[in-house]
Amino acid sequence: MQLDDRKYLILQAIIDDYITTAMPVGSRTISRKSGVGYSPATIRNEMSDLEELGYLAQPHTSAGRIPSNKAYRLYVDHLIKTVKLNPDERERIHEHLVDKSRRVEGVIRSAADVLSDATKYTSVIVAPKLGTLRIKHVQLVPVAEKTALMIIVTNAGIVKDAMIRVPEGLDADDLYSISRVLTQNLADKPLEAVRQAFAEMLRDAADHRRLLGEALQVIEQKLESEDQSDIIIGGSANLLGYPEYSDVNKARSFLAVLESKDTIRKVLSRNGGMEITIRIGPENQVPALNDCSIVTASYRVGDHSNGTLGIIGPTRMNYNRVISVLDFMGRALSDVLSEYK
Amino acid sequence: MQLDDRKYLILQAIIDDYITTAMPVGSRTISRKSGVGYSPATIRNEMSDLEELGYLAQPHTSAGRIPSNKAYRLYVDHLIKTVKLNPDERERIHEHLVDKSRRVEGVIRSAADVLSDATKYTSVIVAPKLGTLRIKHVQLVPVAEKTALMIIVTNAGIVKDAMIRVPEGLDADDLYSISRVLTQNLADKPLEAVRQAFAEMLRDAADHRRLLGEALQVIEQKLESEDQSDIIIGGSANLLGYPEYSDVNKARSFLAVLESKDTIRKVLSRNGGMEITIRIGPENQVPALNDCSIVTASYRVGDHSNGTLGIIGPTRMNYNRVISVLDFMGRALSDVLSEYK
DNA sequence: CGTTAGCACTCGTCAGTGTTGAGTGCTAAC
DNA sequence: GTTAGCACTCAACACTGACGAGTGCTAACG
Repeated sequence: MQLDDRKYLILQAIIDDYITTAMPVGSRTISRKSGVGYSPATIRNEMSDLEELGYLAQPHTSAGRIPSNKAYRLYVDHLIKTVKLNPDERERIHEHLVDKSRRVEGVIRSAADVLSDATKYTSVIVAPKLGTLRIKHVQLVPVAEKTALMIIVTNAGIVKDAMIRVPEGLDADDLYSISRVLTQNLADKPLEAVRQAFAEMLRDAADHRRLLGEALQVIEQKLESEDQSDIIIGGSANLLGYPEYSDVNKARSFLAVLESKDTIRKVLSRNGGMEITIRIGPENQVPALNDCSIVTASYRVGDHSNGTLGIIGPTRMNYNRVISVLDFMGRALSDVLSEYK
Repeated sequence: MQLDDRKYLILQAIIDDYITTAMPVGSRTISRKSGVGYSPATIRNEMSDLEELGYLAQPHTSAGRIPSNKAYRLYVDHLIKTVKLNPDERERIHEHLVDKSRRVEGVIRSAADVLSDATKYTSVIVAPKLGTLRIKHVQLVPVAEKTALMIIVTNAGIVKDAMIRVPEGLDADDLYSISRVLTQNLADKPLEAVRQAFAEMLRDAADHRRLLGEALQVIEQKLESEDQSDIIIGGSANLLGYPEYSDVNKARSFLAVLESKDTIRKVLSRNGGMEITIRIGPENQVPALNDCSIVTASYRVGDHSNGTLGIIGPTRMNYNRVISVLDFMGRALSDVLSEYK
């Protein structure tokens, strides 16, 4: 059996209705809808077909139908008609972003808030991976006897820092000049080149071998590892407003997932370029999120490095709106952050 | 009517029981308890008295009694017998803290996790207020044409940074030497002295008046304002495990409060020195948290500046354990963080 | 032959009802 | 002063029947 136009129409109507009401939708409801000119009986026949094809499911006899994950997949692939955000909203979003743009992390945080606010779902933003950034400046600052704080500034204005041990007897001025050398040698180098540059430096400046060794180790670790603070979550309480989470246990396990940044990172794993990626239900690999959908987009900082922004919500999600918002937000974020470049 | 020893004993037994079960406790339950050698009937008479005195309440006739806020207050003030954490646990906590002690914010974050893990409630930690810290180092780093990143390192190893505009025509070396001057002039100065020092600098170096002006403004703002990232929350999902939050709406409003850092800050407002502060139910001023108790302690960094750590849970909270954990944690945190000094 | 009206059937929801058991307050006896 | 006994209260629970939303099937209609 194939899907003809009428089946598409009816399926779409069912999904649209279910997205807003979260209640199984019956034939009469669809029949009454404008744009569908058939009687409930006809609709019922079609619904029966759609169920056989795996697009609909019935929670129990004598209940209406609800869309299956397969239906959502079809919906986002073919049936969706992307709407543009209205100008007011665009304006508002942009304002919120630029407003606090003193600092990259601040921007990202408020972006998460705006996202979850605009969609009423939970938003997640992953900061650009350090490895894809370039070093702009390295600075050692003495904080204690044999301890210094190493500060790494990248081309996106993102700052990373770590404590390192330094040999005894180095005063602030020494660290100052070492920083200078480090910066000169590492500036604008991508990750691959850092190790190379260090090798050269080690040859030239044998007297600070231990310090440099530790510094290299810390830089590499920082560049590669992604640490917790790189993930920002907004509106985690939002999902509790939806009936699918009125069961406290479901809600709790959902929130527990949000607290484990590792899982979140896994879920948001790369999606190329500017496009929108949609994972419906079990399509994302985390069992605890199997009745969630995850929509992600990406944003750019500078030319290469990019981060991910996404929305997590029930499979019954307003895909239309979420896609619009994410798309717009991705661009806006890229704009704002690339100013620093 | 006065509280005699037997009333104390019974009240304590009731609270102990209610804390663990969350169910109204009846006379028979108490009577069976070891240490209480009276029949249910006697207990009933005493309970009746305690109710009249406002220490107990009955959800409805023919239900057991539950402790009132007044009872909890009495409990924490007089009846509590602080227990020491067992050595294993102390050891474990310390390990977790020291383990990741490369960076102040990392320590604080893992402290929050340990806290909520050890208590099964929600934990909140406020980083030391910047105003109480001393500046250790100031560094300007060029990031774009007319933009620089100003990095402020404090004596606790806490790093703050902000974008500032710089006059055209300043290259990295210029910023370098300005940073040097800034550091020399501001190092080890507390907040009050910063403005004064700036005034002097402005007199000496008239040519960079605008840059210095902006820098001062940013520093002052950073020192005074407390920004969102200063508050770390752990185990926000923990509370959902308790029956008092099995109502999704309650849970949601609780989580909403956690997301508004301003409210949290208000709730955790200062409590002098090392002591433990307990606010039961309406004693904290936030209506949304009126059926929560909040227990806070503080930790020190260096000599003056201190931060707050706290636990938020249902009024029916295991005060004994929470107090022990907070007390130990406050000390441990002070130890770990003061190493940087 | 596609569409629709009619009808019997299913099943979740809701209100009403009786039973059970935990717990109380009171009284009288120890 | 303490306790046993008893009548009373009331939430929780299971059961019931009425109701209604919704379905599938069949027969009639254009």
